[in-house]
Amino acid sequence: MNVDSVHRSLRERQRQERQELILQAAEQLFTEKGYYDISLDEIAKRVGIGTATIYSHFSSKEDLMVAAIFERALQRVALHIQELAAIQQNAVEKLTASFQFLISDDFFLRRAQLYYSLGNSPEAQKALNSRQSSISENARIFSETLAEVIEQGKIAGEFRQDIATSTMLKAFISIVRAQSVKDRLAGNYEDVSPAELLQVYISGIAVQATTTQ
Amino acid sequence: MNVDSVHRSLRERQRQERQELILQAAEQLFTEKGYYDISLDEIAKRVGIGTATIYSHFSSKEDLMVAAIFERALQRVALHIQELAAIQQNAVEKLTASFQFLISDDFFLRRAQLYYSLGNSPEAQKALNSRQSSISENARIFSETLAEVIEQGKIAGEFRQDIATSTMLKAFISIVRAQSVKDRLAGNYEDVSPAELLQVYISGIAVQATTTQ
Amino acid sequence: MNVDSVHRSLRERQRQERQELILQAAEQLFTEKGYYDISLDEIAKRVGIGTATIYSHFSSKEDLMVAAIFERALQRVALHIQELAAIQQNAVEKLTASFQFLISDDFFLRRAQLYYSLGNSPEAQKALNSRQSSISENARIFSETLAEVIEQGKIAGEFRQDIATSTMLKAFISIVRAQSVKDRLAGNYEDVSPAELLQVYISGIAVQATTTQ
Amino acid sequence: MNVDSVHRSLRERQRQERQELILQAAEQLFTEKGYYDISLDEIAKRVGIGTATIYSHFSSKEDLMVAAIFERALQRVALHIQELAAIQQNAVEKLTASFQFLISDDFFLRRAQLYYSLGNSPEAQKALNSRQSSISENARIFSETLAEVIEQGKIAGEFRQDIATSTMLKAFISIVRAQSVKDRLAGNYEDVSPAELLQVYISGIAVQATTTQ
DNA sequence: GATGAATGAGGTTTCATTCAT
DNA sequence: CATGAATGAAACCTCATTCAT
Repeated sequence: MNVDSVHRSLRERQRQERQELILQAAEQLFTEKGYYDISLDEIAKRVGIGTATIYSHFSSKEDLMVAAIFERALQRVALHIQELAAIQQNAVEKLTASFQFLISDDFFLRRAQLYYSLGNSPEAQKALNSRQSSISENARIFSETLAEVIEQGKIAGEFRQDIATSTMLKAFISIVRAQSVKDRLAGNYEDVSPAELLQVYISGIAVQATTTQ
Repeated sequence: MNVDSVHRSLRERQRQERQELILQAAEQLFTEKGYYDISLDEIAKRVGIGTATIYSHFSSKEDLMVAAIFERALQRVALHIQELAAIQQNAVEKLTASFQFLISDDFFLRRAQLYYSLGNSPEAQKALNSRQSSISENARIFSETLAEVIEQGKIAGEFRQDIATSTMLKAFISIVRAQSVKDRLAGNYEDVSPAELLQVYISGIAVQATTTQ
Repeated sequence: MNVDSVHRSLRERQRQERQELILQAAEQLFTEKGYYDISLDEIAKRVGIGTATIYSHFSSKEDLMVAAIFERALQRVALHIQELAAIQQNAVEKLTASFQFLISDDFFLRRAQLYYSLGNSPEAQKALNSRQSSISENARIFSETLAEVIEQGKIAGEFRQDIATSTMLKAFISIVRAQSVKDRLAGNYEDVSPAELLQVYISGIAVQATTTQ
Repeated sequence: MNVDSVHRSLRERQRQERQELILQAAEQLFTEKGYYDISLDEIAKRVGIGTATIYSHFSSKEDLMVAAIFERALQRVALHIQELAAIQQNAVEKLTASFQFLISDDFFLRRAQLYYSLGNSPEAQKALNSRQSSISENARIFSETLAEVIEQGKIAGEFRQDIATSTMLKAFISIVRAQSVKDRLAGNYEDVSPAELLQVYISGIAVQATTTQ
């Protein structure tokens, strides 16, 4: 390794660190105030860099948003779900642990709201697509990991076989969201026990034990 | 009815009609492109009026948004749910009919996304509050009607009694949303049968029949 | 007097009364908040009439302003100064009484500020000119009355003769203004006794008595 | 001095120069047409810059106004008055020189009018306060310097001791204004000799010599 | 004649993005 | 390479004035 490459790697590392700082600031400010209420100037000031510098790391505000909010968080979530699926014993326990993790992770807690604030404008779509490779890859890992858990549950006789795995997966994601995102519609019925909510789901997909009630 | 009141009602009616046009245009454009990507100029041009005219009907862009997107749609939803609850026979049928209606109504289909695009800015909150009376009233009707249906189901022995009504309600809303709002997370498992999704829910809350599998 | 003319005079009186209400509202609101911070809608609402009605009484906002603020108040001031000049005995007493009146009258107290807020725009000049006949007439009465008082004082030996009457008049007006209009420049020296201020002026124009100090 | 600081000072200087151009244009246009009749677009066009650039120098139109009209001019006035008070011999000469300067300086000649056009709106007050430190400081210097001159005049036996200094100061400022600001009220008596006007003031505050007339 | 509603014209302000340094 | 400053473009909003009723 010659002097040049040392310099380059030094620079490169500094650059990485700076990018990390930008992402963290963006993550916090976007989720705090919303995408449209935070300007790049504010983010740059928070990091302590010049506004133009952001553009040497991200191609646009939307790109930064997608990178900061989705790319990283989704990667974190996908990896953790994989770990949980490996550690836990049976399918119910795996889903339970996943549920517990997801409702406490701020990917669902705060980012879902921002996703919609991006809107359906062509620009937003373009920004999403440019980062798509990473995002869709992790989304794939996330959903496939859970789908596999469900499939295993079916094979093990834990879950019903007359309901499609995709349906069970979708229902699972939906209750995670229900628990994470506040919903004015629910009104006075807003506060629910996460455990109970999960129980509704598990009961809904579980093989019905012989019971009398 | 004297001349004055005729005049007044004529004017009043024209004004109402124009307001209706504004609301329709706003509804369409906001849901098409998103709140922040549509300017009042575009809405006015679509209606064929001056931009300033919008301000004689709505106090701000946010007020228009809330009125156009939430006030009307939520009222429509609340009323229809009430009707369905009155017509159908038992609780399962009532929830089934409600589910069918809700996943086909564009309140869930498109408006939920716009809600989040409003963000948490103080202005958005103020706009929501100024129309709050109508919105919260209809949200109350919506959630209470469904809660009553669930309660009746419990009494009739259709639903389990060891799960709180609020939990069941929240789970119900969540599957409606799951069916209505596209979710990139679900990835390849996106397409599900609404009936199956509902079945998961119903199974999850239903009293378990004595079965052997 | 036939029916028609009775009707006409009735209408005419109502019209006059309404105009009076407009002027009073404008007077109050303009002096309270300033010319540019009060809209015609606000004035109309205060009076309880339609906005367009104002235009059947005044040709423009500026015309209303000039009429409401200057025409009426200046007439009042001019008349009162004439009365005081007729009642009081000698020149010093006449100026003293005039001073007392002027510093308590809100023409100087509040309107002087509004005059400048009209600016030097061509429109403002035009508005002033259209009412000019009344305004300049009363300004003439005002200044000439005071000038005559000063002249009489000179003849009576009360005032110095080596100072031009116009100079004395201007100085008089200036101390009235000094007493009426708050001046940030004077800073901590703002609060002064009106009597003392007048005394400076009177001493400045009076024939110097033989004194030893 | 390294490269960085050279760069910074270069940029800094260019920025200063541009700000100076903005201030000059604002100063001229505001005094020409009035605060409300000049838009920032006009000022920017006059300078040859984009309208938004003004906002990188001043936080609002009102801030620019206060800075352009009051901050600079008042500083100039305060400093000059201090110099005159130091140079001239006795109190009468000091006041005379100050008077001569003030009636020729356009602070009184044109800016006093603009002050009132700002009105009493909360925004105007806020703008004034944000620059207050400089403005009130210079106003303090201005008034205290003149007050000291008067006090010295009293001690030296030039001025009467039975009139408060604050009264004398206020009267002084008032005749400066009288000479500087055109007043429609004075009508045909408008043109006066500055020297005579000053003489009225000086006579009014001077110790009366033993005279017979 | 009075009016409420409509609006053209224009204002201030913001901000993502670019560019000279 | 990083940057602070500049800015084009556009947004929201206001209001004096007009006009159909």
